[in-house]
Amino acid sequence: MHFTPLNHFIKARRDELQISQQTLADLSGVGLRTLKQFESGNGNPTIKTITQIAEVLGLELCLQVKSNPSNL
Amino acid sequence: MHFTPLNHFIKARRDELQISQQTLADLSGVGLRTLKQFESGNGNPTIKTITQIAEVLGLELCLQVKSNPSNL
DNA sequence: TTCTAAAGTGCATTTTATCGCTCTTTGGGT
DNA sequence: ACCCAAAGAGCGATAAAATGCACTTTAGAA
Repeated sequence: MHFTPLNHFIKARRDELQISQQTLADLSGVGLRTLKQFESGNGNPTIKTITQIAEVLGLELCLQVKSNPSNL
Repeated sequence: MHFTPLNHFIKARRDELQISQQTLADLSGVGLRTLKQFESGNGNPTIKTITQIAEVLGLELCLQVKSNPSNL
């Protein structure tokens, strides 16, 4: 189920803030294993899990009207 | 676990498009029960589930740098 | 090269999401 | 009031996510 661009966004942000997976796991309350799986592209996390992670990184999960793919 | 504004967004969009939960469930491949739970605020769906639902509604799940809550 | 921290992965267990079925509730319409 | 369609919710079974532990791999520094 690794069709998610979300994990890249999360990883990029984490790198940007120079936080290790371990630290992010601790701060977010999400298990290290879960975070590793998500970032590495494996897994299908729940909203809660992603929200917890995003929170620490100053990010938020949202829905947008899909921009037409053929125009980008 | 109903701290998600996402369900309101989904429901609003569905109402907008005048699609019933049943139809949305059918089109998205997500179980009716799951959709009901999500929209009613109960539940903690996976990314996959939300993505499937969003897809049908022409929506996409994304991450954003959190806008400062105190300014809004 | 060696050492070390960070990242990725297999395995087993616990927890929980998904799902269908059934029933109740709610809201329009006639 | 009576219908009927849509939505919400309880129950129970199955599938899958979350988690910890231990091991491997990778990357950077000394």
